[in-house]
Amino acid sequence: MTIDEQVEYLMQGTEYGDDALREAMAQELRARLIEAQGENRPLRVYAGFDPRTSDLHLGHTVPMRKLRQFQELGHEVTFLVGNYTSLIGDPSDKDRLRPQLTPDEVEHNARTYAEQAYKIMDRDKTLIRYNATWLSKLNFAELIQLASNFTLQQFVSRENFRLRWEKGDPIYLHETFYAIMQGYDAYAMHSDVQVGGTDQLFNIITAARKLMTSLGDKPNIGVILGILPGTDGEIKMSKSLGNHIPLLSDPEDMYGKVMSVPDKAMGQYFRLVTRWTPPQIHKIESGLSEGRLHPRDVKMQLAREIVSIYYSPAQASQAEAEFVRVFQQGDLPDEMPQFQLKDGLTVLEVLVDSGLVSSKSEGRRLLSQNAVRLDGALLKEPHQVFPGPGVLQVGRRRYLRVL
RNA sequence: GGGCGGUUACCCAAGUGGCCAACGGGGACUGACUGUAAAUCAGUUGGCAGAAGCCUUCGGAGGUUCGAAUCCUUCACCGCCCA
Repeated sequence: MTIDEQVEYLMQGTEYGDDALREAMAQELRARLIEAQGENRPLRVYAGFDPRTSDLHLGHTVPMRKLRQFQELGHEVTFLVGNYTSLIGDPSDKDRLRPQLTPDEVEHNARTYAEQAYKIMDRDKTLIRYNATWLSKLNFAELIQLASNFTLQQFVSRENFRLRWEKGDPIYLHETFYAIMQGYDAYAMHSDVQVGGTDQLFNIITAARKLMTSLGDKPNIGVILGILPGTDGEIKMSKSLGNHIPLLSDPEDMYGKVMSVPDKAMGQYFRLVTRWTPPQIHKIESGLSEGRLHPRDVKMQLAREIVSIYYSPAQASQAEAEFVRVFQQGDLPDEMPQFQLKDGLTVLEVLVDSGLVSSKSEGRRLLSQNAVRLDGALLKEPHQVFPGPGVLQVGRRRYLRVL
């Protein structure tokens, strides 16, 4: 790739909320790439990961994907575990205070986190570092020195702090240290590029650049990635919102979840969680806008791509075949939970005992809403003795094989 | 440290002695439609019960009352103002 193509590739999916800033970062990246090439060295690139959970979903992979792209272009990539910062809890993407983690939790999460990251990143080319290495050595005087680079106004004017300020919610003093620590990370590693989400904009662009400059380093370039919406297509993907696609979903489930993402969010998915390059994406999008491509088919291609990344192309094709059969042709899924029928159980009891519904009341409701079928035939009576073995379906997605 | 206010179901939020399992909105679920998309329409959304009805719930504990989410005491957490 030419330098310009590289810049386009690396800037794919970025979002600065400000064209001038985006342009400035692209220019700097370009200049830094040329400079590094001249010095015959790779760029030092990193992203910090907050090991607060070990149950990753697609949204977590967005910065990893970007790091992967840097690796492809031969740069030096560091997966920085924020084991020290996790003790604080980053306030960036929350409108409320986050709980602090114990060192043990952090350690455990970090390990499983990195392991899952290798589904995307190149294991052999990834450095793993822990920011406690240098942060734990800072003393109070040094911290004050670092802190003197910032004003309270800078923090208070940040959106997430401002919202809390205006709502009258508490903003703890220690939360402001997060940005400083992150800035110090960038300095400690002398990084050329730092990758992160838009929620990291302040930490990366303001805090890190300022700190690095004041400590005599060249400021890092921020590659700020857009937010991956969840399956609702509206809000950031997050487990607590229930709109996430877990990395540990099985292929069929993962495929189906991607298919349920609204059309309008597809573009973000192309750019943030596929291996596709700018020209490929451009081709798809022009096809869509000119009506040459059906959104459904494009989304199927997307789902296949995503499942291929975490499993294999063969498993992705299988998941797709299953999807077509079950949802487009109305057939039964291959695999479904089984339930051993016992004599005398009523319809309601089977629903509850098998775990298909969570309470008898819910079961009654569903029965009265015409949501329960056995081998396609509607069941309506809760206390009717269960007719016999067959495939029990509740709603559109819940299936059970009754034996 | 002082004064005032808040804590309601998954979330936001009404309710200030009986008509409250608790208004409304969001979300979720179901049905129709469909491309497991969007939009739209209708319904459901504590548990048990065929029904009448019963049970548990409104930050925790205790109390007043025939009767409390609503009143009192106390504890916890939070916010605002003053210092």
